[in-house]
Amino acid sequence: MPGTAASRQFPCQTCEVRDKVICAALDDEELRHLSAIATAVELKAEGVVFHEGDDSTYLFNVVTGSLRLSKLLPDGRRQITGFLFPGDFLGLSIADVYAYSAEAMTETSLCRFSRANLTKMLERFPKLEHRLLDLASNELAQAQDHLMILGRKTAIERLLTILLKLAERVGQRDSNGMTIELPMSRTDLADYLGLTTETVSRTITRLRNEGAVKTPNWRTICIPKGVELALRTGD
Amino acid sequence: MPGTAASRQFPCQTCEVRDKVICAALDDEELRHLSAIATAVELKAEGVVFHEGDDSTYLFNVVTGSLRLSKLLPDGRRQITGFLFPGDFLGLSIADVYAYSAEAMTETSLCRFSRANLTKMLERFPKLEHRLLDLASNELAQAQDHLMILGRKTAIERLLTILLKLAERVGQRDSNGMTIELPMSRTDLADYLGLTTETVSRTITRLRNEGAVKTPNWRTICIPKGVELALRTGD
DNA sequence: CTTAGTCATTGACATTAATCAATCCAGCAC
DNA sequence: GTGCTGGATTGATTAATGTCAATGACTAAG
Repeated sequence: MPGTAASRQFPCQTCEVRDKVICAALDDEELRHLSAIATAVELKAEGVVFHEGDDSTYLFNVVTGSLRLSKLLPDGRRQITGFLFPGDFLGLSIADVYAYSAEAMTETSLCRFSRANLTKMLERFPKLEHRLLDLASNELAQAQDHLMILGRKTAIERLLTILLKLAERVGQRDSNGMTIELPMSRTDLADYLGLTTETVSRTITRLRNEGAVKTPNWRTICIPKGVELALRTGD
Repeated sequence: MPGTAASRQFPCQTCEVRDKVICAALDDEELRHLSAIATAVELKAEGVVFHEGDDSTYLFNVVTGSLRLSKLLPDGRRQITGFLFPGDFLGLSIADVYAYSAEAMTETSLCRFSRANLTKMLERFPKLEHRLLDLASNELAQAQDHLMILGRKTAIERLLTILLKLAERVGQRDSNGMTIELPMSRTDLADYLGLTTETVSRTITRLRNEGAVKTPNWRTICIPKGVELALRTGD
């Protein structure tokens, strides 16, 4: 019965990522408490969430859009440690400063919690802490795959690996195969893959020439059906 | 009063890593319960704890010794994702199979828990889950540093980075500086650093010629006091 | 419509690290 | 001690990727 106190909707109930991130661990009643400490944050493309070394005051759910996480060496060399999409969690860290920077690649909306408030919620709802541990384990497994990419794969293998991964996260499947709208620049790809933009560009050209991908424009990459299958089963 | 039930010692109380790993989160009384589900495991050098892809039935504390964690590509290329030492935790994973192999580099003793039993303990002692989350966050931060090594550092920077890190974990400080007894082979170092054994060897030779390290024998590396300081402040 | 700016692509060349092939050396069996 | 064995080291060469420079393509402003 809409309008009664018991059934009144609160923002989280209708959130796109209600059943993802940390919210998935809670029922509607519990979520109401989480909702009370959450703040919506909107970012334009290239907007900064936080910088490496900032006090880690907040944690975030990614609701819409896309982010890149990166670390810098003193001389400016950059390593992107991850790309984030709706349903990802941002800010897991025991340290009191962020170990990396987080920037929006496209228009992005986040759900923000103060560390202090979230810590209280964790004490109240152990399920929430359990969920965070799951998320952390996942991130760890992803990081290990990323280590394999950077340490032991060739340029072409690196590209194919991330294309397949992006296909899973942001790919649109149709009868011809998979279409990926890249939210990131060639430089971002390069800094994720441990390559230069030139090598990324040349490698994409090579994949196109070999018929492994089509590139209607530079943000869009299509992987034909047959190719995708061949790649997933290991060439 | 030794001998009374209340004061009788149980193994964990006198454990070398009592105040590390997950045990640090518990008081003596709670630790007694954890003790009840723990099994000691001894491994010789090169002994296998588990293989990538095995059912992830157990989790471990490292009590003494040293381990390497590694992943393989189908063609045999190997990436070592981490080295473990006393006080480290092994097996964090949400998946039902291990994402990497774990092997002893030296004689090693572990403290083993079945996942099922440990899960029960987590429900009983939320502190324990909190501790696991801290450990996972730490691992994540380490993995991100490792990504920077592999993606953006030169061979010589990679070597120096890991030498300093090993110095922190297994280094002996004396008046001349830091001495590191390497538990791993050149091949292990190479597979951690994303290089070949030849490049590792040549790079160590180069460091020796430049006076940055001394190598009394191939397992031992000394970093003179002045050099260590210079390195930590960033060359 | 033109122009400026940004990013992607391509080309020529340099460099780093990998590969392939000998030694070298310490530890161990005999 | 002598010879064997398995890393480690060194050398010569190659291949992959980086660097530097030019060109091309799209977008947005005027």
